[in-house]
Formats: sequence, C-alpha cells, structure tokens
Amino acid sequence: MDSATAREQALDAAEKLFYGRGIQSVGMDDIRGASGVSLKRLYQLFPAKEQLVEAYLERRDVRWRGQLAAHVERQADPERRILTVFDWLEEWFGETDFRGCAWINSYGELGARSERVADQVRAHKRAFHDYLASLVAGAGLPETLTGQLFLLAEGAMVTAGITGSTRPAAQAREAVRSLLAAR
Amino acid sequence: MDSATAREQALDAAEKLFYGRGIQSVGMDDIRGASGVSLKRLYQLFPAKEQLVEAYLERRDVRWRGQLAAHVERQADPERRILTVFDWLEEWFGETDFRGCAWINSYGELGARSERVADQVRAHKRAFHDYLASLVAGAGLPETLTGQLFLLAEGAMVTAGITGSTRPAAQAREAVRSLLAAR
DNA sequence: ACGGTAGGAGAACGCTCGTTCTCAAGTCAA
DNA sequence: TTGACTTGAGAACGAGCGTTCTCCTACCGT
Repeated sequence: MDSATAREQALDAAEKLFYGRGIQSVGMDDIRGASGVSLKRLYQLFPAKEQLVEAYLERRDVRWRGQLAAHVERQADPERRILTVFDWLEEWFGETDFRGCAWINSYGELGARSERVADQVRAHKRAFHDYLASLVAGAGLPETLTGQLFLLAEGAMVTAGITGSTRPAAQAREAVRSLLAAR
Repeated sequence: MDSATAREQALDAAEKLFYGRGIQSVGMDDIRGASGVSLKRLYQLFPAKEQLVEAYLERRDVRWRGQLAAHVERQADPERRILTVFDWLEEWFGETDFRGCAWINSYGELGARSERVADQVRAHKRAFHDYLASLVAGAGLPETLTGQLFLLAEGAMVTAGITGSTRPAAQAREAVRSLLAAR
C-alpha cells in the first residue's frame, strides 16, 4: 500500500469515527483498526493526533462546500438558488449517519483547548457565510440578508443534530421565503 | 461547612470550569481545587463525575430560563416581548466569560457517548422552544413562527459562541422584525 | 480526659490512550 | 545469497484522570 492510499484510508476511517463518535472518544488504535493502516504508518503520515484531526476537518470542509455548491449550481434562477441551499441541508439531515455539523461539534469538544481547531471552525463558517453572501449578491438582494440566512442555516444544523429531525430545514426555508417576500 | 453549602460551592466551581474549558478537560481534582470541597466530600455529594455534570446542566437550565423569563416579563407588549428575547441574548453574548451555549457545547462533547447528557440537552432546547411558543401564542401570532424564532436564536447562540461577537443577536433580531412585519 | 466519628489532604490504584520501541518478516539491490 | 532497509504487529511506556484508600487531625458526647 503506497503512502497516498494509506493516507486516504486513514482519513476515511478518521472521518467516519470522529464524526460519528466524537473526536476525544476515538483513539489512534481505533483508527488503525478501522483503516488497516499500522500505527507506525499513521504516525509517519500524521505526527500527532491533532494533525489527523486537522486533516479530517480540512478534507471534510472541501467536500462539504463542494457538494453544496454543486447542488446549488443546478439551479439557474438566482433567488431559487438561495432556497436550494436549504433543500440540500434537508437532504443532508436525512442521511442515516447524520449527527449534526462536524464543525459545531468539534468546536464544542475542542474549541476551548485547541486554537488550531477553533481557527479551522471559524474559517469553515466564514467560508460558508461568504458563499451565502455571493448568492445574495448574485440575486441582487441586500447584503443584510446574508447574516440572517446564515443564522437560519446554523440554527437548522444545530437543531437537526440535537433532535435528529430533518424538519428544521423546512422551517428555515419557510423563514427564508418570508424574508425574501418581505423585500 | 455543611452539606448544602458544599454542594453549592462544588456546583459553582463545576459550572465555571465545565462551561469555560469544556467538561472532559476538567478533572475532579480541578473541581476540588476551585471549590475547596475535598474529593471525599465531592464523591459523597456526587457519586460519579457524570452526576456532577448532570447537576451542573440542570441548575444552569433553571437559572438560564429564569433569567430570560425575568427579562422578558419586564415588557408588557406581547410583540415586544418576542424581540426582547434577542435583546437578552445580546446582553448574554457580551458577558466576558461567554463561550457559547452550554448545552450545544455539551452535546458536541458528550452527546454521542452519554445518553443522559443528550436527553438533558434535548429537554433544555424543548423547554426553550416551548417558552418561545408561549410568547408567540400570547401575541396572537401563528404557531409556525415559533420554529423560525427558535432557529434564529439557536443560530445566533452558536455563531456568537464561535466568533465571540455579539452581532448575531442584532442580526437575528432584525430577521425577527421582518418576519413579524410580514404578517 | 477519652473513645468514636467525621472530615480533609493527598497518596495510591487501575484504566485509557497518545506515542514510541522491539523484533521479526519481507523487499530489493548488488 | 546477503545485507541494508522498510514495514507491520503489538508490547511497552508515561501521562492524565476517575475513583478509592490511608492516615491523621478535630470535634463530639459522656
């Protein structure tokens, strides 16, 4: 097994376990067991657990935002695009292994102790916020809407994570519809 | 020192440390050091750490909702009351030791491992949701508004916690104003 | 004064887990 | 074939921490 695939397998296992059970309750030995990558190899690729955590969050960030953007881009109408964000959230919330927002959860777990993780969470949220801002600008809507959409999306993510329901997505989408109509 | 005050001091220390640094990174010995309550006494009062965590979350829940209600009740106008919720959030976000919502953070940390903690978080959020529902009903507004207010409040809490800014409260309040005006 | 109880300080125990080490097996160039 | 190198399996190490235990001191009723 070459380095690149070992790295991918390690990250696949890390993502599944960290996201599903929390970061602190998953040991490096669990990662080894789930990935088939030996401890020695793991520590060659990621000299400490924290770096594996960072790599996990970063890879997931790229994928998460990529999938959202791919879904939204299927819509041509600029105003529809905004609503489609919440359709995508609803699909995500419905996945069987959905357990809330990985970054919000990581922040709750490690935000107070690891400045690197806290920075990554802030960067991810800023990127999501900026993406919403681009959709708002693309629809010719006032900037002030961006923060409101963002809060509704964040509230939906955290609530869906805690309750296990997909309903917050629909509620947020209805709120967005009202906000759009009010203009 | 009698049992009741030892219990209060233990809970005071637990709340300060658990909320400020996260639950898992605070040891029972830290609680002893901060409270002045000996380990023996601590384990008489709370036979295991998990029960101290539960007592911390429960006491904070009662206080948090009590303070919110006390603040809101100073407003007579039913519609103003709804907006006042977000004024109170803004004050809370501005406290120097504010570090996000204790329940959202606890859920991120322990939700996957402790069913008791997860239940307490869900109960707290349900109680907050029901309180908002009572305000909405008191103002004669449609029920569907409740979930939207709730999502805005949750989004504001989580965003203020991550960014350290009070701004999400004002943004959420503006969104609520729009939603109220749209009726 | 004195025996008994409670409480405190902190050592001790046992487990988990991040990280490193050992050792044997496999690989490849010469 | 040989010898240097890499790798994997898993033991070992060391720290942190939840929990319990030991021992000593202080206080209480008689």
